[in-house]
Amino acid sequence: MSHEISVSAGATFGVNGWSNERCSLMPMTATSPLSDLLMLMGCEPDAAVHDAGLSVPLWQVRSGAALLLEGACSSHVYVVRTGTFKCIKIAEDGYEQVLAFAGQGEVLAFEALCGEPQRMGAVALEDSSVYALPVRELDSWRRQSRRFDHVLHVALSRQLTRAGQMTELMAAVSSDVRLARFIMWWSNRMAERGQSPRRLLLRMSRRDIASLLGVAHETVSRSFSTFVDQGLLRVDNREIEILDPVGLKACTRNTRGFSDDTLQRGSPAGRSGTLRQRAGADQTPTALAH
Amino acid sequence: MSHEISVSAGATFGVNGWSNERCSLMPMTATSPLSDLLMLMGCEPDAAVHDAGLSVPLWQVRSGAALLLEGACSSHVYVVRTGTFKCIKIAEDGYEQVLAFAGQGEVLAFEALCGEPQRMGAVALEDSSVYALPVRELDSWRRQSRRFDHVLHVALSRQLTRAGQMTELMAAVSSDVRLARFIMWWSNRMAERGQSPRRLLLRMSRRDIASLLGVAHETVSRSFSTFVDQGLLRVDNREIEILDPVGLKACTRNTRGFSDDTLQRGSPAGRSGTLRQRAGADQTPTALAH
DNA sequence: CGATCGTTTGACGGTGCTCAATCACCGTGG
DNA sequence: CCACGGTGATTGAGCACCGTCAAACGATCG
Repeated sequence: MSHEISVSAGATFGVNGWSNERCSLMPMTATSPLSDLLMLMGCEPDAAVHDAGLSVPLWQVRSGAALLLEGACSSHVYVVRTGTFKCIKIAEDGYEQVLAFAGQGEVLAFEALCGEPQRMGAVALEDSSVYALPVRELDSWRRQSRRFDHVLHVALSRQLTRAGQMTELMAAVSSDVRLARFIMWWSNRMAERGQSPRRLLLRMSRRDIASLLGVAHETVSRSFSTFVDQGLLRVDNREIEILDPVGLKACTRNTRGFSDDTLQRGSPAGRSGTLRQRAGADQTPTALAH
Repeated sequence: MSHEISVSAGATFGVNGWSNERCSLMPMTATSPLSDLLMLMGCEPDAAVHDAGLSVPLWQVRSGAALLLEGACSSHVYVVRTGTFKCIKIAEDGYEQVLAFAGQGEVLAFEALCGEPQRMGAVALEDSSVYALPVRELDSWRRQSRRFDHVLHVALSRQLTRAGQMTELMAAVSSDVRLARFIMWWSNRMAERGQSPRRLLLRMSRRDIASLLGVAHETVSRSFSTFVDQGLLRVDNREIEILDPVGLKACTRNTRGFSDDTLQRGSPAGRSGTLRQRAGADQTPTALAH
C-alpha cells in the first residue's frame, strides 16, 4: 500500500524548495468505496451502484503540498474530492504561470492516461483530498463497472468544458472584465457544489489570479477596488461578497472603456462601444472616397 | 441516411444569417474503415488493426460552413480528418469570441459524450472533413474494439493538453508575446503533421487571431509588422515564413514581470525591458524570392 | 514581537485600444 | 473592360488603460 506514494509523491520533497515546513503530502492509505466517487461525479445514489467491491485509494494533501510535479510521470489519475489546487507551469526564468484552479470533481494528471509526463504541476491551496485512480487498473475497473466507465468519460468531457471556460476568462480585453469573469466563474463553482454563490472565499493569492488572467497583480487589486467603489462587491482580503450580481454580470461583457465611473448599470447600458460585429447589418458604408 | 444531417447540420441553415451563398454542409455519405481513424490518432498501421468491420461516417465540410451550432445538441462526436475549424461563441451583443482553432486529429463536440448542448459553435476555415462518431453507437464500438476504446481516451487526453496550450498562449501579458506564442503554436502543429514548420499558411483572419488572443486586431497586425522589422518573420497576408526560429522563440518568453536578472536575448538592442524597441536597423534578411 | 509575505494605493510612462484613412483583393454587374 | 461595393490588412494619431516602481499597511507565523 505504502508503495502507492509513487513517483510524483516522492519527488515532491526537496525538489522545489518546498521541502521544509509543514508542506507534507499525506497519502493516507484510506480508501473509499467506488460508489463514493461515482456519486461525486453526479451519479444518483439510489441507482443501486454495485461498485463491484472496488475501493479507491484516497489521498490527503495538505495546504501548500505539491500533488503533481511538472515533467514527472504520474502513475495515477486524480479526481479532487475536497479542496482546491492550482495548476502551474514554471518558465525557464522562474516565472510561475498559473494555468488553472481545480476544485471538487475535477480531473488532475489526465496525461497519465496516455503515459505522457505531466504538463503542469499541481499545488494544494488548502487542505484537500483526492481520489487516486491507478492507471494500471483503470481498464480493469472500467470493465468491472460500466457506470465507472461512463463516469470517466463524463469527467473528461466536463474537464474539457472547464478548460474552455478558462479560455473565455482570459480572452477578455479589459482587465476589469477578466476579473469580473473570474469572480463569476468562482461564484458559479461555489453554487455548483451547493455553497453560497455570493459570499466567496478565494483560496488563491492576488498574484495567482493575476498570473492566470495575464495581468499585473496590482491591476487585480485595483480592479477589486473599482468594483468595491461601484458597489458591486465587498472585499476583505480573500473574503469577498457579491453585492450586485446583476451589475457584476454586466461587467462580464467584453466592453472596453466605461471607466467614467458613472454607474449607469441596472438596466440599459445598451452602449456597447465598439464591438466587432458580424459581417452585415451594422456596418456603416464607409465612404470609399479616393 | 439523410437523417444523419441531424440537428446540428439542419439547424445550420437560416439561423445565423449564413444560409445563402456557398456555405454548404455536405455530409457526404462516404465512410471510412475504422482503422483509418485509428491510424490518424496515432496507432501503428502494422498492428493488425482488426476494425471489426466497423466503418466510420465521413463528412465533408466546405469552407465557411458551420459544423456545430452553439447551444444545439449534437448526436455525434467529431474527429477532424483534414482542414481547420474555428470554435466560436457569440456573446449577447454579437461579439464573436474565438475559443480555439481545431485541426487534424482534434475532437469536436465532445459535449455530446454526456448529452449536453454544444458550448461553442464550429466553422470550417477551409474545405475540411471529419469523422462523425455517432454517440449512440460509441459504447458498442468501444466494446468491439479495445484499440478504439483506448484511442478515444487518448484523444480526449490530448484534447485537454491542447486546451492547456491555449491557456498558455493567452496568459502572456504582452501582445507581442501572445502573437509569438500563437505563431510557434501553429508552427508546431504544422510540424506535427509533417508539414513545414517555417512556411505557414494561416487559415484564419487577423480578427480571428485577435479575438482568440484577447487583443485588438490592429494590434495583431502591428505585432506582425514588428516581427518583420526585427527580421524574425516574413509576412505576406496570411502566408508567413519564420526567418529566425530562435529569435521568435525568445519572444515567446514572458518578459514582463520581475525579470531583469537573467538571460534576455542577446540579439537586438540590448534594452532589457521591452522588446518593442528596435533601435538599430539590424539584419536585412535576404530572401524576398518566393 | 519582529520578519516575511500579501494587499493596497500612488505616480509615471509606455503599451495597446479606439478611431480613422488607405490600399489590396474579389466577385458582381454594367 | 473597368466602376462599384464589400471585406481584410496595414498604418497613423491620440489618449486611456495598465504595467512598473515604490511605499505603506495588514496578516500570518515562528
